[in-house]
Order: sequence, then C-alpha cells, then structure tokens
Amino acid sequence: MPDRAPRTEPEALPRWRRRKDARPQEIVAAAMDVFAERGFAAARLEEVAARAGVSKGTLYLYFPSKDELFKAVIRAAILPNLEQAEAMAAAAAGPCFPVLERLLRMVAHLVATTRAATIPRLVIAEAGNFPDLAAFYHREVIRRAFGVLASLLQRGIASGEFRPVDVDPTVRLIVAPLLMSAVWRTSFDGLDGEPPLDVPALVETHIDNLGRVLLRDAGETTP
Amino acid sequence: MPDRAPRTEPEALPRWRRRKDARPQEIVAAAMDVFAERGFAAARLEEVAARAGVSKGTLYLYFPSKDELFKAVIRAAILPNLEQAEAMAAAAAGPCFPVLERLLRMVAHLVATTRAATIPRLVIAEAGNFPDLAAFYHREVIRRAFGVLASLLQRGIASGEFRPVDVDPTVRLIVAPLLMSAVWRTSFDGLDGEPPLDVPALVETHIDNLGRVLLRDAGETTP
DNA sequence: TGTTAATAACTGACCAGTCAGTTATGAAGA
DNA sequence: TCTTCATAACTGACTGGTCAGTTATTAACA
Repeated sequence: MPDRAPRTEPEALPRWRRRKDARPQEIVAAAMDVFAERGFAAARLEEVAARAGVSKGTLYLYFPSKDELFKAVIRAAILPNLEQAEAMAAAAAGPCFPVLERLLRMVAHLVATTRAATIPRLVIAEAGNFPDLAAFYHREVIRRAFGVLASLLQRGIASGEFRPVDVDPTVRLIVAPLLMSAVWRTSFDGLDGEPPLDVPALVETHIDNLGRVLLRDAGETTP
Repeated sequence: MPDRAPRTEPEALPRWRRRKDARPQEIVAAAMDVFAERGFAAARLEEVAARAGVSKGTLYLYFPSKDELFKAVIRAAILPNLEQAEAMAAAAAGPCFPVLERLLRMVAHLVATTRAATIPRLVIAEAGNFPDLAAFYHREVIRRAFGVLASLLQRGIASGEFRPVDVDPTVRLIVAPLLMSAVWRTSFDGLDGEPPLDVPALVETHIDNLGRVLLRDAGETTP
C-alpha cells in the first residue's frame, strides 16, 4: 500500500460536534435503515450509532431504550402520511369513490417507493414479543387508518353512491392488498429471479374491482 | 405444603425412554408452539426441549440447527393443507366459482382455528434475516398456492364463466385478505378489548365481492 | 470556568451449539 | 431364564460469542 493521503491538516478538527437538536432525527433515520434491513431483534444498536455518526452511548442520551427508539421510528415514518390521508379524506366534498381512488394510489406509491413500507412487517414480526408496541401501533395507526376508510364508506352509503355494504369487513378487504404488497416487497421481492411485484398494476386492478363491488351502477368504473 | 403424593413406586421408573421415531414429531410440535408464541429469534431451544420432554442436546440429534428445525415446522404445518387444496382444485370438474368458494372457506377455517395460521407471520418476520428460508417458503408454499388459484382462474376464463381478468394481480387480491387475517389473528387480536377478528364474516363478504368481480353475469352470487 | 454533549471501555445476561459422560435396551451367551 | 455386554439414545454442564444498557472520562462550547 503506497503512501497514504498526506495528512496536511494540523488544523484542530474537533473530534466531535455538539448538535443536540439534529441528533434525534439522524438517529431515527439511521435506526429506520437498520431495522428495515435486519428486523428489530437482529438490529444492533452499535450499527445504528455508527450509521448516525455517533457512539452507542449517545443513543441513550436521546432514547431510553431500543423499544422507545423503535416507537420513534414508527411515529416518524407513519404519522405524517396518516395525517395527509386524514386531511385528504376530510377535505373532499363530492363523490366518495374518486377520494378512495386517490387514497389507494397514494398509499400504493408509498408502498412502492419509501422505506415506510417496512414498518408493517417490523410491527407484525415483533407483535408477539412486544404487546405494548402492538397496542401502540393498533391505537395510533391502524385504528386511525381504518377510521378514515370507514367514514368514507359510510358517507358514500348515506349518499346512495355506494351499495349498503358491511363497513368493517369491507374496510379490511380494501386495506389487505396494500398491506400484503408492503410485506411482500420487503420479504419476497427479488427471489429466484422472479419479477418484482407490480404494485401499480395490483392497485389499478383493485380499484377496478372495488368499483364493481361498491358502486350502485355496477359496470366499468371508467366508461 | 402437606404430605406429597405417596411415593408408592419403588419401581425403577426409568429417567427417560428411548423413543427414536416419536421424538421428531414431538419436537416439531413443541417448536411450533414456542415459535408461535415468541417468534423465531426469541424462541429458546431450551424451552422447546422442555416442552417436548427432552434435553436440549436431544434436539441436535434430530435437527442440525435452529433454522432446520424451523423449516421442519413449516413443512409439517403447511404441506398437508397445501396438498389438500391442490387435490380439491384438481378433482373438481364443473364450474370454477364454487371450487373457489370451497377453497377460500377451507383456508379461512384453517386461519381461524389452527396454529398453522402463525406460520406466515413467522416467515414474514424472519425473511430478512434468513433469505434462504424466504426462498424456501416462496418456492414450496407461495408458488404452489398461487398456482392452484391461477389455473382455476384460467379454467374459468377459458370456459367463459369468468370475465377475462388479469390473472396474477387477481390471484394476489384473492389471497391478500386471508393472509392478512392470519397475520391479524396472531398479532393484534384481543388488544384494547377490541372484538376479535370475525374471519367468517370477512370471508363471506370477500366471496360475495369476488362473485361480482369475476362472474360474467354480475349481480348476487346466490339469487 | 462550568456545564453538558459525547465517548469508549466495561458489565452482565443471554443463548445456540458442543461434548464427555450416563443410561435404557436388546441381543448374545451361560 | 438369567446374566453380561455393546450400542445408540439421551443428558446437562459448559463454551464462546453477542449485545443491550451503564459509567467513568473527555472535550466542545457558552
């Protein structure tokens, strides 16, 4: 190995900086990556620290435990999107089906392109070991997401736009393919040289099916 | 603590028995329970051994590693049901939709009542850490299950019973609610005093929806 | 100069996998 | 039928390594 890059900096580069407000986000971002790659149990805090450019001890200045760090990751990845969805559903006034379409495409886009798609898998995996984490996710994410869809369905039924379907099973049937896509992408995609999951095609078929199921005037959704 | 059960057996009760052929099944059954409760990573082989009534060393006489034990659990829980489903689909001759109904109700029953329902969650959870395990499950379970549904759909389309839907997305849309039910039951059921997931209601709604989506003569599936 | 963000070495618990030793069991010989 | 005796099933204490969480110390910076 020839001579190393000449160390021409007697400059007193400080060994670290104090950056009290930037640290939490950076740590959460690093944790998101590591949890997504390894799963919660197998994720090593040493690695999270390394990717965040700090030492392991620093993590404990900002988060009391691995569990709490995990909860922070979930909050950061999910809540902004959830709030956006709630706003989208609350703002719309006219017919409900186009709103439903927009919501589904938005979630599909998240599933297909962002790291947030790994969150459901992580929660599902650890639900058994961390019941309070499962309860947290159920309360803060699932219940709210279901609520958005349920009230949209109820509005559509009340206005006569939708058939009078059973709301709770229908909400679950609407969500299931998206959840499965998120899980699939982060568990089985790219195995055995299979083509990757075509999320947009899946969602468009799903939307078309939902049109046939929900709308009073059955038939093509786009004539 | 009053006098213990009178030890009226000077009989030389052996400390253990040689039971070479019964052991593997008993170990797999115990492992199924422990994996279901704790997840793969958190499952302790000491506990598996205890529940199987053997010592930890004995596990290694029959299974070379924790991974291989896990694969054996998956095989034992899934393959019989998969073979039953394949037989059911292959045997049927008449219209396809009733076959689809029967398949869905069969899987729903498994999801609602058996421990096999925890397998998808376990695989999903560990897919990241054990890519070969994910590949194994993809090859031995998912591909075969999808195959059953895909050929059923193709037959229905060819005979004119079904609309000419896109087969691959439709297969996934058929499976997703069942998969989600299995995951739900083993992750979130019984949280916050929520009522447990009503799998039969979900499946009946799903079947009704599929009738509207698949059948040429749209409308009620049962007139 | 005092305060505190940040470090890095450390601890203690946990657990998959190993292996030297123990015992059930059936068969061969008395 | 009653001993040996060989063997393979089985045991459980042990090892080596991992990793969450702690703490004594250092250095940035107001």
